[in-house]
Amino acid sequence: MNLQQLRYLQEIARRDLNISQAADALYTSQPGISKQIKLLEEELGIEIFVRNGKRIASITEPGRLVLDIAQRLLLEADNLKLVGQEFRSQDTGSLTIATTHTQARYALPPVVKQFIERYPGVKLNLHQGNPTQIAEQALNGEADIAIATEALDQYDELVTLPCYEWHHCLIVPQDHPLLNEDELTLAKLAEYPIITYDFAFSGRSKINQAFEAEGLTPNIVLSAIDADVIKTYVDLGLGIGIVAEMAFVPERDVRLRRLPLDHLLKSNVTRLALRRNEFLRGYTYHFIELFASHLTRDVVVNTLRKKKETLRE
Amino acid sequence: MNLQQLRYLQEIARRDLNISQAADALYTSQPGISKQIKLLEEELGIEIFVRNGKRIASITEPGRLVLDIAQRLLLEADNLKLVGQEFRSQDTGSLTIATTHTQARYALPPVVKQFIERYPGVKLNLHQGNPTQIAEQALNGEADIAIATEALDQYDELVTLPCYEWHHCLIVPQDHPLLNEDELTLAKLAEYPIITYDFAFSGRSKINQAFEAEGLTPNIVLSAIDADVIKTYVDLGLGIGIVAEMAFVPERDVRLRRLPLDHLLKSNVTRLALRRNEFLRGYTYHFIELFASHLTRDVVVNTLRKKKETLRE
DNA sequence: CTTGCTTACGAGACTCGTAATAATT
DNA sequence: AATTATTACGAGTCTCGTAAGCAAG
Repeated sequence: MNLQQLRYLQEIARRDLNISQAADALYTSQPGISKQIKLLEEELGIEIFVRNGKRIASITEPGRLVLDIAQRLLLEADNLKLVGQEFRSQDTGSLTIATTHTQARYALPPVVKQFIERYPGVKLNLHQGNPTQIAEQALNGEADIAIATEALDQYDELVTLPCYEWHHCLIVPQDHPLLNEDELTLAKLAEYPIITYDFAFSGRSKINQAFEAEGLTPNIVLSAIDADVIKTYVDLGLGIGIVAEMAFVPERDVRLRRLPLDHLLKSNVTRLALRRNEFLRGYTYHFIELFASHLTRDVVVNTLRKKKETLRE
Repeated sequence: MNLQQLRYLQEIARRDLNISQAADALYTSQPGISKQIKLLEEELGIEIFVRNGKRIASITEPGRLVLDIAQRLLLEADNLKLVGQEFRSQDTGSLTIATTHTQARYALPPVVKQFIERYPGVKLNLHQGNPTQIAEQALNGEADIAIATEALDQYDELVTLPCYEWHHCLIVPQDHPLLNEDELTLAKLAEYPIITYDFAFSGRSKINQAFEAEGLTPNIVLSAIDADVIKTYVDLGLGIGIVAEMAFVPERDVRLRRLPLDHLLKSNVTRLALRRNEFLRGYTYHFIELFASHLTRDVVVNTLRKKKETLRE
C-alpha cells in the first residue's frame, strides 16, 4: 500500500469511476493506474470496485469505506507538504478563495487590498461561482476557503464559520412611490414587479420564505445572479429590487434609493467553509481574521478539529 | 514522501529519538532509516530533528507538527488494513484488551466467556497493567481497548466512554466489631488499621479525598494493587479492607463480611478508552456492548469522531 | 467500431542492506 | 572505547510507460 495508489483511487472516484479519465487528470498512463488498483485490492484482500467484465460498474461497500479513509489520509499527506511550505517560507505561497459575486464585489475588496499589501509574496486567487460550485471547489482542494451565504452547510467534510450578518434592502428609482410610504410591508412590495436574486443565491431562500409566510406571491420579473444586474434593471424602471445591503453604494448608485427591509425579511449569515482537518498556512488564518475579526486563529483551529454533526454510517 | 518514511519517523519519536533503536524495532538497517529521514526532510524542505553533529538532540517545532500529522496519517493507514481484514473475514482476527486487575478478575470474566463462545476465531489477549501503562498501550496501538477507572482521561488521542458505576465497600473479618455498629462513619473507620488500594488504582483517589474532606487521617497499613491481596490480609486480621464492591464474592469469601460505603465515598466510573478515529472491527463493537450494554455501535462510532476537548496548539 | 480495462514487458528509479567513515560521549 | 549517525555502493525490487489484446456498449 502506498500513497500513490490512494491518490489513484481518489481520482477514479472523482472521475465517475473512469480510470482513463483519472489517468489523464494525473498525467500518467491508464494501465499504470489499473495495475496499482489491482495491487491495492489484492493487498487489502477486498474488491474495491464492482467490475462488469472489463468495465467498472460501481464501488463496493468496503470500497466506499476504503475511499473514505483514503481521503482523510491524503488530506493529512497534503498537510505535511503545507507544513513544509509554511516553515520554509512563511509569507509566500498561494491562497485561493472561492466565493460568490456579492462577496467578491462588495465584501472582499477591502480585505484583499489589505492582504496583498501585507503578503506581497502570496499569490491570491479568487474563483467566482455559485454556492454549490464553491463548496465543491473547497471540498476537492481547488480552493482553500469558500465564502458564501448559502449551501455551505451541507457537506460533512467542510467546516463552516459565521463571518457576518446582513439584511436585504429594497432599492428603487429615486422617484418611486414607495419612498413616500410610512411603513413598508410585504403586501405593498408585492404590488410592484420585483427584481432580485436567482434561486440559491444571496439569501433568496429567505425572501421566498417571507412572502410565503404571509400567503403572498411576489411578482418576480427578473432573477439575476448578481446585484449589479439587479441595480441596472431597477434603474431602467423594470421594477423594484431586493438586494443585499452591502450591494448598495450611495456614492455610486446616485439614481437609486435604499429602504431597509430588516423588519420584513430574516437576516442572513455569510459563512466561510474550510476542509475539516486541513492544515492552514499562517497567512490563511490572517486572511480569515481580516475578513471576520472575531475569527481569530484560535477560534478557527478549534473548529477545524470539531466533530462531525452527522455521520453517514 | 511515502508511508515508510513516516513509519520511521514515528518509531524514532517513540524510541526517544534514537535511530538505531528504531531500526531494531522495525527490523531494518539503521542507515536505511537515516537516509529516508534525510530524504523526507529534504522533500518537505524543513529540518525535523535538531542535530548535534551526528547525534539527534531534539525535535524542531515544524518537526513536532510533522510528527503529529504523520501519526494521524498512519492511523488511517492502519484503518485501511483493518477494513480489509473486516471484510475478508468478519469473525476472525485479534482483540487486545489492556486493563487492571480489578476489571480482569471481577468484571471481565463473564464478558470474555460470552465473547470467545461467539467469536471462536478471534484471538483475545488481555494485558494487565497499571492505569498509565494501559493508557499507553492503547495509545501506541498495542491494545485495541483500554479499560480502567483512573488515568484514561488524560490523553488527547484517546476517546473514553463510561462503562459502569460502582462503589467501594468495606470488608471485615466475620467477627469484627464494626459489624455491630448502627451507622458507619469515616471517623469510625479511621480508628482501625486500613488495607486498600495503592495510589492510582481503582478509585484510591476517591478514598483519600473522602477522609481529607473530614479532616481525618486514615491509618493505611498496607496498600496493594489488587483486591485479592487486600482480602488475604483482612482475613489474616491485619486490618479492615476497602475494595471495589465487585471484588467481594460472598460464595468465595465466606470468612469475610461486606458493609456498604455508598454513603461515605463518592462513586467511581469505570471507563474504556479507544484511539480516536480508529476503525474498529465488528467484533470489537460487540465486545464493548457485551461489557457495557448502553455502548452500542452507534454510540461508539459517534464518540470516536468527536472533537478533542483541548488542543495543544 | 469506439471506448475502456487488462496483460505483457522492459527501462529506469527507488529501496534497503552491507561496509566503511566520522563524530559524540 | 563504545555508541550512534552519515556516506558510499550495489543487488534486488518496484514503478511506470508503451504496446498489444480483449470485452462491453
